[in-house]
Amino acid sequence: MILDILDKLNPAQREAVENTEGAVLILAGAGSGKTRVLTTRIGHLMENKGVKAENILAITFTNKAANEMRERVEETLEGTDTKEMWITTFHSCCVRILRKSINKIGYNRSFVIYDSADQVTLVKDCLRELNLSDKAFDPKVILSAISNAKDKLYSPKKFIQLNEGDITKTKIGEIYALYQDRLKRNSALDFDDLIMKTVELFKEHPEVLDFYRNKFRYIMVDEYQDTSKAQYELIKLLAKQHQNICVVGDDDQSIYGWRGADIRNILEFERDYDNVRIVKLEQNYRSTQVILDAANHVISNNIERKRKKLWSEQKEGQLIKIQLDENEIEEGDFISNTISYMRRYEGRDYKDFAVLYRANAQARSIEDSLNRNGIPYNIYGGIKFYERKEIKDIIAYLRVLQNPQDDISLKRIINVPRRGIGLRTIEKIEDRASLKEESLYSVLIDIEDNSDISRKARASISEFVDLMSTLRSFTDVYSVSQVIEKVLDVTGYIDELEKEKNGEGEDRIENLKEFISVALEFESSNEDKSLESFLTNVALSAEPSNEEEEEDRVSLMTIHSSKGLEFPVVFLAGMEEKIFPIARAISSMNDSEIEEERRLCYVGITRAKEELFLTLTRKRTLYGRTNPSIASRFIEELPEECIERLNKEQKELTYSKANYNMLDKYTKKYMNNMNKVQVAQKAKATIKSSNAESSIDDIKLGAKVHHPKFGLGTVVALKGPDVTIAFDNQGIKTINKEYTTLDIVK
DNA sequence: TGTGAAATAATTTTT
DNA sequence: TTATTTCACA
Repeated sequence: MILDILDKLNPAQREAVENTEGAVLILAGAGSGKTRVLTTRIGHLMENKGVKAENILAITFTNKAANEMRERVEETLEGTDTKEMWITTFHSCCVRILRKSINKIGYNRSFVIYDSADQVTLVKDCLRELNLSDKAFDPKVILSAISNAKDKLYSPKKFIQLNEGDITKTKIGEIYALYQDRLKRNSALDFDDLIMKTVELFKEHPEVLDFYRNKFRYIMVDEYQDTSKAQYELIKLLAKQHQNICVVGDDDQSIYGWRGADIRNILEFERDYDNVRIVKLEQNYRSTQVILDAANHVISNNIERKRKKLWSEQKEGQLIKIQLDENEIEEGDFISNTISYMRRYEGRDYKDFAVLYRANAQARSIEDSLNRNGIPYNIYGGIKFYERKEIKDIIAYLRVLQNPQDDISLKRIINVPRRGIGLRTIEKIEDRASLKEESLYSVLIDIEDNSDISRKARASISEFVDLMSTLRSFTDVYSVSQVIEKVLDVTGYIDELEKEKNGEGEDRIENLKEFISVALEFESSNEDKSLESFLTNVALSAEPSNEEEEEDRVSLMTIHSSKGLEFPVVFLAGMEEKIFPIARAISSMNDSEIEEERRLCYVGITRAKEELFLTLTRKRTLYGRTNPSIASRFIEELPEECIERLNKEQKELTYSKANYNMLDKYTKKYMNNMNKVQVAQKAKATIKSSNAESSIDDIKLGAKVHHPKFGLGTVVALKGPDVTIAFDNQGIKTINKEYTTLDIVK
């Protein structure tokens, strides 16, 4: 039956499927049937080429994509066993490898995985330890620097080396070093570590790499345009020998540059492997020709891309409609009314519609309108299930049970629910732990040695330790879901929530109940039912798998999260400069940011199968501020013959290409000056320059200054009214709201 | 230790 | 606008 399926493929698809040996790059345009190609390819490998399931590795980015692929492979192969096949995400693939061998590079095999909130806590701890204020060194900025470094496989040492002479970055490098050290001490890895440490393991232990090289004879990577340098390296290590590597992607749909995706991986694939065969999938099975023409035309404004042109055998289709409204409230009403009309008179269902926007904040006005008009909708994005406070608390309990070295989780729950272990006490425990280079938990166990902690606090701590060891004894006897129930019960967590009479407590209890059913579901569908396995599962998924989503509702989401989906009717809301493209991309000195916005626009347009509406407003209130709008440049980039303007006035808001360029220059200049002025004003409030020669403007990053008490130093950070100075002899200090006299040394 | 006012910052997001 | 975090004070 595989042959039947092969016959149904178009020539390009067939070429992609049948070229199983050597390196293949499949450039798969939006809606060109790439999942179908991948699944057929796997089927072809097994059925016609006699490749065994265990020799295949198929990597995707999301769990959803991985699950879908496995299902479709199973469908294609009609019952052939796919259990031994690794169809998985980068992260779970790495966890699986690391759980087996990470001890070889000095980590504990039962490591826990930290999410971004845990990372922030850990960075804050590191800053405290280094006596740096988190005002001068914004933990978020530090973390994104660390994450960037890890995506590029830079160790702390390498990072410091590369930034020699840059005093701020060197400092960040030191924080990075401590951060890595603390992760290790906590037996924890963050998401980026999962990839980086696997590469490290492969590089330092060739025997491990060899094992996987032999195992994974055929490698396929989906969404290749989203791979980071680290992921690229990982794949390259595995594929180097046999070179049976097939990557699928679309450079035009690369929209995750800001989180480490390196578009060069796909643009330069030919350089990395021998005799690369490139297959372009350009026939689109999703959208009408009008929509494809529009998408092609917009994306052709990008310079950095591989040429590709989508076409379709489908009919021309409806023109793209553009609607201008007075403000975002009327924009919402236009969308609501159009949906109601099309449902009433054109036989559409609610689920045929999607409203896409650039930023989540835009959803509110649309939601309000849908509510007013009684239109049912699902909104995607917002707080994730596993990010909820009560869920994180319970997970923290489970983590500590599984891995007592996890200080971050321990601190989270040591006083939750309140048991009289206050901040001061925790601080003392931490000091002692870092003095003895031990985990917090081991200090807790020997708490009686600690005479500087009050007897009352010590009693509470002993009680807590007893509680935890009781719970730990349960983990050997009970299943995960039962352990969770015990934790909720024994710690008094549920009691506490029940005391809260307001609705919030009830919601939380509901969520915890759902968490228990997640655990039950886990127990029934996994072979490894251990707590460790459950925690890994939870760490590697954002939402519990919810199968019940067939309701007839309109979908609301960001364009980012719409990638990979399709809808008969799509609204792209807020087609305005500074919204889409977003202000930061316009003011950025780097043109590539506008190109990424344009790719995002391309993704948005190509979600539509039949009809596409673009909406914009004359005035928009966002973040409490009302501003007059200018039509998005992406509207100007649409071919005139593809669009229908539902009102004429909007033309006035659309500029010519030259004018958009002028506007860009102006914006960039303005933003630049704004920053300067702000820094200067804020510095002025804090620091008086005693040197009449030097102006306030001189107090900027890298400026050499002299302080009457601390001597010579260099400005390493400016934030708000704080000026952080690295003194030559006194270490780093932040001068905060003091009226200090500083001399600027020229 | 807990509360409420005040300050502040606000793309995009999966793992 | 609003969600979050900080800070002063009881």
